[in-house]
Amino acid sequence: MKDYKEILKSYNLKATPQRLYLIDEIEKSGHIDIDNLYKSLKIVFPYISLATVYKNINAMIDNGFLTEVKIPHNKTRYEITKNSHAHLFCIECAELKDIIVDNSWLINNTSKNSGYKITNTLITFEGICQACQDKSK
Amino acid sequence: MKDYKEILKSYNLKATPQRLYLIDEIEKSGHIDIDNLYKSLKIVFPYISLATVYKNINAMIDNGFLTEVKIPHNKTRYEITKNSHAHLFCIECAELKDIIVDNSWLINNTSKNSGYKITNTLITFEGICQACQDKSK
DNA sequence: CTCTGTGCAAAGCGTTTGCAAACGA
DNA sequence: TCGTTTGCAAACGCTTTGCACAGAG
Repeated sequence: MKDYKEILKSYNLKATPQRLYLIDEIEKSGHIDIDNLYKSLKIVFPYISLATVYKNINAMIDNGFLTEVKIPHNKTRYEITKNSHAHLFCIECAELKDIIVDNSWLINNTSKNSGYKITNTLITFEGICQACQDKSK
Repeated sequence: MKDYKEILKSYNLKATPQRLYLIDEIEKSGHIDIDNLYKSLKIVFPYISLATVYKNINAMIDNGFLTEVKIPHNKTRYEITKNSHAHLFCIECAELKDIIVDNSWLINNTSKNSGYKITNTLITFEGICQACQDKSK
């Protein structure tokens, strides 16, 4: 487990063991939903409350350390805020992966055409992952 | 109000007045959330139930006539299913607009790099619309 | 020592379900 | 007439809140 104490301190959050493991779980999984996060934390903290998980997630979303990832017809997941990247979502196994795409052209073009001052771009590709394609052969 | 009876018939849904107005409202607004849809329908059908709105929305999502649009930190909205397009979301006034972008390059590139068979691409630009930029001057 | 965070229970919201009556085809 | 849809009420699931105690700094 990495040392996340400094990170928490920089966000003015106390470094409780629950929080350290919570961050570790999100980091390890890449993207995780509340239920799986709660389940993982229960192994280490049998008496942890779901409310605690929500409170911590929300505190870390509010200060920008975590990002909420909404997927159509699927559970919301959370990831550690990273530089701009797109998501690949498998509609069969629900796997969610990061992928780096060059969207600068897209952004320039869209700002020009719309007059919007664009601050963030969310791209999700839905499809069938390699493993699920192989399975159905 | 357009004639949506044929549309409903083609989806094996009965053309009730509630449904005809519901479709009309979504068409007029472009994108609408449940609460505003319910409010609009209440004007014409004072006794309409929120459950009816949900049931109809869900029936039309299931058969593909409507599409759910999820926006981070905001209410889910519904739109009539159209050809591939991106969304522009204003983080100040919450306006949601369609915009046509050419994403063929993006899709080709991503399929090649990931091995995914991509079936759908969701793009949302977050930013500040022209009107809100002007306001804060 | 102080203030924040935790766990528990209850409340709050948005959404879904079951059912009898009304309605569309 | 028959099967679908409506409106109502209750149930459901996810998320938030209030509070007393525990723990971090």
